[in-house]
Amino acid sequence: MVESSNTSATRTRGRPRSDATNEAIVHATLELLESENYQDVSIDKIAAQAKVGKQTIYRRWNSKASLLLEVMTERIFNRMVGVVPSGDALSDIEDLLKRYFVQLRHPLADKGFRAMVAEAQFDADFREKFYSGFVNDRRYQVRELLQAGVEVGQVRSDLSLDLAVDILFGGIWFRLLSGAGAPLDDAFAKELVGILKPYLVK
Amino acid sequence: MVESSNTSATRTRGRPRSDATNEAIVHATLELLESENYQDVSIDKIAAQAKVGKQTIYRRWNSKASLLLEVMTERIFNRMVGVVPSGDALSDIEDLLKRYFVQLRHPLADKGFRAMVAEAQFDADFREKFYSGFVNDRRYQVRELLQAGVEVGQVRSDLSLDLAVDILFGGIWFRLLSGAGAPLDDAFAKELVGILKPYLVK
Amino acid sequence: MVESSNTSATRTRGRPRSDATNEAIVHATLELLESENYQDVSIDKIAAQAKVGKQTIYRRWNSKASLLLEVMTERIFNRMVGVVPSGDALSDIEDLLKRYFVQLRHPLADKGFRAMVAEAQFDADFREKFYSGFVNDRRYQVRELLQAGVEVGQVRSDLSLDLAVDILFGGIWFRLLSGAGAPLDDAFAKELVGILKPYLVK
Amino acid sequence: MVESSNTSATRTRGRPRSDATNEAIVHATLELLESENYQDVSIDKIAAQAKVGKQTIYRRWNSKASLLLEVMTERIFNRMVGVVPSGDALSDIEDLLKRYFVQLRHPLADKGFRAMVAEAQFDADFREKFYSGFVNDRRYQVRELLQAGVEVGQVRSDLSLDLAVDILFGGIWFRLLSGAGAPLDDAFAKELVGILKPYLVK
DNA sequence: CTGTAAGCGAGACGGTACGTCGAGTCTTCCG
DNA sequence: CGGAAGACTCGACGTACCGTCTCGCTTACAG
Repeated sequence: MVESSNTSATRTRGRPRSDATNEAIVHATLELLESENYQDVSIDKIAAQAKVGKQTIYRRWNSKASLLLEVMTERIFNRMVGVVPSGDALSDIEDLLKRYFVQLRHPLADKGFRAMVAEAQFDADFREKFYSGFVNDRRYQVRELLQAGVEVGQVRSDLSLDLAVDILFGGIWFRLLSGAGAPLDDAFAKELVGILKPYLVK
Repeated sequence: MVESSNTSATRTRGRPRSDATNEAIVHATLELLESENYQDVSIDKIAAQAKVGKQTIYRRWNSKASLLLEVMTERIFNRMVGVVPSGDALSDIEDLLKRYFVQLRHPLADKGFRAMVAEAQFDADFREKFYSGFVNDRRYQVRELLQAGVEVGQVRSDLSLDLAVDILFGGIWFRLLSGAGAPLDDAFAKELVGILKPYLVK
Repeated sequence: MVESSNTSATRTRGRPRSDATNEAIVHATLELLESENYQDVSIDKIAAQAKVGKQTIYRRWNSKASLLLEVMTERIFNRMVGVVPSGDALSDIEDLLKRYFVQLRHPLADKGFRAMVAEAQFDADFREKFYSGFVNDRRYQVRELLQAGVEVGQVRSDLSLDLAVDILFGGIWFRLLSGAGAPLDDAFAKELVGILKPYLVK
Repeated sequence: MVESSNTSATRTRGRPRSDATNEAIVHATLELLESENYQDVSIDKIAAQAKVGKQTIYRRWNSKASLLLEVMTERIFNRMVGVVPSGDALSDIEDLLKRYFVQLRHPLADKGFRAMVAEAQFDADFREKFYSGFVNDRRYQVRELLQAGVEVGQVRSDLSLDLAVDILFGGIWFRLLSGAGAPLDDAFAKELVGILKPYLVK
């Protein structure tokens, strides 16, 4: 489990965990991720780079994966982006995808994303956290937009919205993971929505 | 590169590599994969289990990942399944997906599949092999069916077939990787193909 | 340096150090020494056992070794034993050795003694304290008895008394350290003095 | 247990342990012992210095102590010294002690000796090996000389030879361990043997 | 039918990372 | 200021795995 100091507000006894130390670790991790592959970033290296004892890292995160997840969510995908529903659900979704893609074009984004997917395959705990948090947060956003579309009558109400969402994210993931370098650009967002459009709107 | 003994017909001098040894290694790998996570299956363990020297393994495969790929493709997804075009492309695709799903419900399939995806993130060589072989073989099959649909006038020719294929596989991957346990069953195959309805002429 | 609370009479400002705390630490140390080897007794464990902060220990002793030395000298070899000179120096020495041996048969004595010898090898500060205090106090007692023997004409005056003392303690140490379990009993005291007797008395 | 490659002549399977590697480890240990205290010589440092994997050290010795014992006995006290009995037991013993002292004045000897004594206090296995080997080998030599004296009628047969030996080694140990820097020189050898005068017949 | 190149089991090898532990110091809050 | 709690740095521990190397031995084709 991630036991980040900032989350556990109740512990009061003893010396509190230092936020500066947290920052040093996260920062060192980012620096190392820039210059090395994820698998080559070891806890030892992070500790050395951050001038921190290894124990200090293990006190906060129980694995490299947990640390990575926090680094990714807080630094690379640092804010949830969103769109205000305009009344045109499909257009909103296309906008949202475009915003996602901006983040995913961050130089560390795809390296980090792949690392998360890989870790998720190895570590059941991490998988749970990754999918129920990171992934679901984003799924939910899209689903809400679709739902709004249903409510204004733009989107058919007899469809599985979940499937539509899976399709969208599946398409993105496939591109991300295959490493083929196919770009996540505005055109792709348009295509994705385009292909779903006839399915959704009548 | 993998240089399996059976493929290299030109080497003649010296003692030939034993097929029985090959088999022992692959078999040991499968046995270990059943009882342990992929990351816990080490070459040392495989060698011990197969009563084989480590060198003997590295003579045949250049990494754990290569060995895995072969084990997966030859044992778990052991034959390419296919369908003969019936004239109804979407129905054919649905059939094909159902056949894929049969293989993917093999007890080692999803564990092995995840392992391959994870390895692909770490190892560029493996990624290349994995996507241009395993993945593309299957993509190609679906694409061909779609193309056949175009040729008989069932499927529209003004849309990107590649995108359609990505959508299908993306949906499947997403389900496989998320470990949510959402089943890859016939209903899902039907749903997926449903997405392609808009691709039909008229 | 050991700065036991009882010695520092001058510090007056702030909350005074608690004697009960001192006691708790020493007691916990003894308890742990009973059940574990010296090397397995860590300051962390002592602090936990005594329900005391580590700093509280380090405020009183500057190292594990210092704490050990005090525990040993104050609890195991808790009072200096002595004999009143009877006029027969050799008999007095034999008596003194017997009294030493009573202490050394304390269940923690040889474990503690070995620990001190070991620490003395590692830590120059401790070595100084150990030899100039614990060891020399006892050497001095024997030497005084010998000197008394010289003065009453029982012991030859042309001998190195230091050598005689070294021999006595050397014999004892050798037995203690070798862990052979050779007993430190009255018979051994008699033997030791017996072997020195012809050397000393004529 | 020490499982030095040179001793186990029977293992034939697999790649044999390299003598050069052994040598590199021992040499590195000696080098480090020169510049650092024993406690500061870690297996990590030895491995780094010897350009050897840690496992390679642990394959041969089960602890730092075992390695030390071998280094000490094979390099510092590298050959057992001895004397041929001349008929005068005490003179022979004095000669033998002088020879011991030559070895003990080796720059690493007392550092190494103390380290062995300290380790012996911590580790029962090591203690057993140390005393029944290193220590006893030397005790035995002295005892034999005394026994020879008994046989030629020079030494009294009604006294405990073991005690005499303990006395001699006790005196030496005490001087070695106390770190007082009292020299182990020829004069000391003469003094020690002087103690044994009462053992002479008549 | 014999030499020799390669395969083979076994296990040593240099490296690197792991996660834990201990020492001694520092920092909080509470009395 | 004392004290309990516990964070902090540093660095050692012993294990595991990777991919390579090196033994003695076996196998089967080539001359």
